Amino acid sequence: MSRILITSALPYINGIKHLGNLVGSMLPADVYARFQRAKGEEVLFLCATDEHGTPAELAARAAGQTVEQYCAEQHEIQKRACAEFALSFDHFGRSSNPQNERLTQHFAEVLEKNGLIEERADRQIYSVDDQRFLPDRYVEGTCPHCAYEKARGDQCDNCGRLLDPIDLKDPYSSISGSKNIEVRETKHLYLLQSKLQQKIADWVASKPGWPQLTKSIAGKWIKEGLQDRSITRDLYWGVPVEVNGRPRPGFEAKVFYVWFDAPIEYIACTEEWSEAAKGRNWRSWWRLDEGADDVRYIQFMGKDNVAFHTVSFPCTILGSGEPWKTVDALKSLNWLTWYGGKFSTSNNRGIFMDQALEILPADYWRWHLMANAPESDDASFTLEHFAGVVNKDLADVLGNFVNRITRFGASKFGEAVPAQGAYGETEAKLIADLDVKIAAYTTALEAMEFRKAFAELRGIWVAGNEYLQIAAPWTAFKTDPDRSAAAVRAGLNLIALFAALSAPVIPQTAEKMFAIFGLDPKEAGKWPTSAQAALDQLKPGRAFKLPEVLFKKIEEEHLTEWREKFGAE
RNA sequence: CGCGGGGUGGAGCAGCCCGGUAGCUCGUCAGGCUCAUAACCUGAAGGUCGUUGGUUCAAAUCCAGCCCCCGCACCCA
Repeated sequence: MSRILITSALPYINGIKHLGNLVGSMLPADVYARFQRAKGEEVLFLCATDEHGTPAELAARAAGQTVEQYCAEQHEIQKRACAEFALSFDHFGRSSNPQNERLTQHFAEVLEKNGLIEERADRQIYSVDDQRFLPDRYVEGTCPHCAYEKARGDQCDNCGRLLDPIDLKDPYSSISGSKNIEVRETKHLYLLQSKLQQKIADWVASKPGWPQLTKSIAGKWIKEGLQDRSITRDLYWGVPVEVNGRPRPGFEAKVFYVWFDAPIEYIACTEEWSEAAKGRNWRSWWRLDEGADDVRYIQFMGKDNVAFHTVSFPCTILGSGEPWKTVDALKSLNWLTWYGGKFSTSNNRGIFMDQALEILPADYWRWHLMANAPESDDASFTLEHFAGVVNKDLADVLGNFVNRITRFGASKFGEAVPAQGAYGETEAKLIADLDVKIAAYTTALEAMEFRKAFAELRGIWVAGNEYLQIAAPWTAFKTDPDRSAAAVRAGLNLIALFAALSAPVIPQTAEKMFAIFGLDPKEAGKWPTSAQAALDQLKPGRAFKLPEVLFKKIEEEHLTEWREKFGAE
């Protein structure tokens, strides 16, 4: 048994996440965590809300709440949505918790001690009426190039040019609309990443087996040369900038930049988890000098996050000079698009986690998202494709398999596993076939190649249907009831096998499948290694209950309704 | 302009890294079966792999140019 630390990229606090966010990090991480647990590994699976920054402040204001209230509320909402999606976090933390505050300040302190932090002066736009410095995109004005009147401080949407907000004519705050704008000088702390160039390059080079996407993104940043970056912001909501427990002079109204403290929450979250129960030691997961050297650490994230996890966060950790655990394997996913366009939280485009569950149970979504995960390229989510996949894979192939064999068995031999008959050549071929397929499936999951893995799993389900077609217990029953009974016994055992194999991706359904036989998911859910053993798992005579239909089909009328509801084109 | 990803039968993808006459799922058509959620099983039709040129006995797979799509780049997250 080994120890595996798994983290998912932290969902930002401003509102419930859409399906693209879900499949980008949290869901694949969950599938992988469940798989590793089933194999008997000691898994610590963590996630948290990323709460600091301007958007949280603005969203809170829009909601008429203090940012503390807003975040507390949104955290609970996201936590519940994740639970309903059966995301099996061992802990779901908050980047605004004191553990993270302490740790963030600790890292800043040691980085400064190591000569990697310095103060620099910047000129930024200040909105007097908003009483705040404005991030570039919150400043609008007239474009100095094309005279477009609603150019943003970062870029003009009309002529496409990149802008410096200081160059805008007649600038105003897009938060309040106020034109009372000044350019003020302000001090910030800079993390001298340029000094860590070699260290990071060596570190990345020491990581073999990173996926193509990951390597190319990290390689690009390193090749271009690491830039020093500002790690503080003029904001209220964040980790205060302190020195020796007191506000740093000149930084009283500043906090650490959200991207500096957010990844540190991976560690702080472990501390939160550790404090939540006795006998847990977070340091043994993170400190190489306190036992973490046997930990395998795997991070899941969308491609937008890769640079931060391969370069920025490692700068923080390696720059500290302290023996912290760094990531071993990193799975990055591309975007899921909504009919080819962007899922958008701000424009409310696409389907969000809570809405999805109002329509269908989690497993429908989990299966479709994982079996069609955006691994090699961006993938387009459409309701039509979703319906097709659900109907075919879940209802017709798996659901119908469970239904047909239980109903046939019950009608001919009663609601118990028949004892008569012996397995023969047909079963031997099935077992040989399954062994190959299970091995391929396991390998793909281990490699985090999810599309491939679930194509294999689907193939395993199909093998069940093929077997029934060949064994044809309904025909055999007329001439050789014992043969028929053996086939039913094999078919029923396949249900338990399929449940164990499917549990990482469709856990709620797997539980229903185990429940047919009154099996304990913990015990029966152990990762199958031998098809032979699996087909003898259910003892003859064991009672079973006729299950409800596992998956309902999505009808055209549902689609029509949902297209309307979600504004699908 | 720069960077990253992509362009393979009607749709969605794999193959390309380690070149040898194209694979999977859906859809379509035909057949089988009748236990089952009009489901399952089998078979068939359909592509020469964006484009131009090059390397090679041989290229979807290597090289060069071009075209098109998506994303990123500052900021935000």
